[in-house]
Amino acid sequence: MGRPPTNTKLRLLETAHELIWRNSYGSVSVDGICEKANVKKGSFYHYFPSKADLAMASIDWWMTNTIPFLDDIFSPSRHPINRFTLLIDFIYEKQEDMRIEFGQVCGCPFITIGSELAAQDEIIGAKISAITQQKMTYYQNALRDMIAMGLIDEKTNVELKAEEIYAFITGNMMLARIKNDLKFMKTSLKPSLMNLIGVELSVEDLKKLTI
Amino acid sequence: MGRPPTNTKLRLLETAHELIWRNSYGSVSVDGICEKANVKKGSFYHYFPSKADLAMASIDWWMTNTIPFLDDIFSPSRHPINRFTLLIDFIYEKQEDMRIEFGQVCGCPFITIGSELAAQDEIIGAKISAITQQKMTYYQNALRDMIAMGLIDEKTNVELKAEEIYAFITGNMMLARIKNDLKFMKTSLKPSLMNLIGVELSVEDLKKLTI
DNA sequence: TCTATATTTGACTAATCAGTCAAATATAGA
DNA sequence: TCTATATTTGACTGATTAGTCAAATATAGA
Repeated sequence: MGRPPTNTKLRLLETAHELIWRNSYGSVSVDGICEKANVKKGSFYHYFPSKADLAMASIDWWMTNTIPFLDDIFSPSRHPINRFTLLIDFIYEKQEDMRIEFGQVCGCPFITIGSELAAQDEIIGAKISAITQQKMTYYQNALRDMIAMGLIDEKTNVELKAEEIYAFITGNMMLARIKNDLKFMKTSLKPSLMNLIGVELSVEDLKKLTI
Repeated sequence: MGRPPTNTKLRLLETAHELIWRNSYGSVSVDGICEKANVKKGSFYHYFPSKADLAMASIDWWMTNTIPFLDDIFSPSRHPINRFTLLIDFIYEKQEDMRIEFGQVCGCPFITIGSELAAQDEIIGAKISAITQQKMTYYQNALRDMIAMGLIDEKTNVELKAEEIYAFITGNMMLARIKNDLKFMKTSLKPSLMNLIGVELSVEDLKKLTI
């Protein structure tokens, strides 16, 4: 009944996500998003009550898009060490793609917007915190499997270690964005992370595992 | 000769630093800075050619303020492990002070503004990268002393380890800001950092060292 | 073909934005 | 007291901002 739905809302979500990720929330205007998405301003406010609402929705949309990849990477059928090495590969490849396309290492979209807005808008702070927790749950799962397989110290505090891992990866992505440089992420992040986790396999063993 | 200098410029630097740190560059206006600093807009543009220039100058000003503290904390006269534990104490206390005063964990001012603006303004990206490098030099120094004292593996790659440390601390500060929560920083950051560095002292030994 | 409904449009507002400028003011040193 | 110089002021501009709204349009189903 009535006029059929279009992809306008989706175009706004995608465009907002890309522009905010590449630049910042504060530097992107509703007009700018509309122009790039080829949407008139009236349509924008037909779909979203405010710029902040769009940003929020675009975060949800991106996280929803990301979950299947995380489910795959952290599939219980994988060797738990492999889950982490695949995660780093996944992150690096996306960052490298964006660097090539936009000339800019963009870092983590959640953390970037979270850092910018958390102090002004506690709703967004809560949302990004929830995403953080969600990601750490994947890590905790892998860590428990690693303990069960005798790969790491059985006394490892899983919740704590997951938070360390998340902070470490996050810090690296942030620095990569600021420096606009993926060197560390490309060559060192994986072994450094393994060391942080406490895995005692040799580099050769790790290579065999990933292939 | 002529009218004597005032503290107007300093007031602008301080106010800009505080407002941008607590909120974000994009959400703070020149008018807002002027009002809080009790400076008329004409005076603002007498001292700074643009809002971006003020932000840049406030970063320099804050780093200049910070260096004496870092020189003290990383004094070669201190035990190198103590340098890192003091660093964490220093960071935590500042964050806790701000949380109490403003109701908000503010994280690292350099990283916050760097993350927001690096993609739009490569000059600021370069400046924050330089500050990053400067801080890592303190870490490298301490790590070399630790190797000399037999506290960590002599094969430790000092440049790499310093980058790991910086990313780890940075990531933690960022997450503390987003979550508006200092729990991890208060109770876990120090031992986690020691583990990352590869120090093999017991918790008891560490306690003795810090007191 | 008609109608209910969803979508799109473009002109609009009022506030805020960064930045300008000429004039006023204060004061140290001559 | 005079003068050179630095500082301060307040009114100003033009652009951009987020957000509004009534009217126009498109189409699926009756």
